[in-house]
Amino acid sequence: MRLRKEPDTMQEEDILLIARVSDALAHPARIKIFRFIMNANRDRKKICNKDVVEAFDYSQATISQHIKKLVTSGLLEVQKSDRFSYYYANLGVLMKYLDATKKFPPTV
Amino acid sequence: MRLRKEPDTMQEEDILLIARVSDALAHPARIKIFRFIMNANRDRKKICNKDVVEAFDYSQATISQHIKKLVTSGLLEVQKSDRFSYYYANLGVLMKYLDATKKFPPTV
DNA sequence: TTAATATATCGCCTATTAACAATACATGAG
DNA sequence: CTCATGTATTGTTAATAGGCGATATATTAA
Repeated sequence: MRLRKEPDTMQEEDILLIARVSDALAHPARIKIFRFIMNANRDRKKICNKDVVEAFDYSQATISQHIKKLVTSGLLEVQKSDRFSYYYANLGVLMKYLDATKKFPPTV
Repeated sequence: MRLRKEPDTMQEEDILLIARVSDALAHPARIKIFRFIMNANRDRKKICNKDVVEAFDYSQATISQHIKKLVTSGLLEVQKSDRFSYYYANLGVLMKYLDATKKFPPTV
């Protein structure tokens, strides 16, 4: 495998980010919910809680809890409008997470 | 940000891998322990439980538990020899995890 | 054989997770 | 205003996480 040639630059900040986002992604349902919302955003579709409940086989309460965890991690954002909560994937947080994990492979 | 141009190829297998490894990386101590062992491997140093205990401010029992979780996820492997348990980072699992997470960004 | 060392596991505690039904809380519709 | 609807929260239960001291187990050293 290829190893990084740059110096080891993973900082405490990176470690905390990885831990926080990993905690949010540690359940298959949350990975799927996050991707469902992210892909809907790409198609310019607004996604509310009800849409997610209908797309997955979990109760409304459970979906709300999973989404809450995704919001806490920063991966999702909420915008309340009308009587709905619309969710949006925060691609910046996703990218920071992916960049941080790139620093895992050991330097040579 | 740049988006992937390839079709969406994240499969159930990828999702389960990400969930499993993310669960292992969901605690800062485990990220640090994993990196400690991975970097020692790079320097051809053998790392046993005691080495990890001395490097971090946790009890031997707690370190053993964290390492157990890393082993369960596949990120670490154990080789028992003498009266020691030597740990090795499984870079293949790490790479598979990093490859799977690359499939997160939505296709365009 | 006995003592020392290394590691895993047990027991205990507290906190959190995960799931759900039920309820509370908004806010828009009639 | 009242009702219906969407969403968040509460309460419950079972399971898991996270920490540690103590113990069990295994193996090496003396």
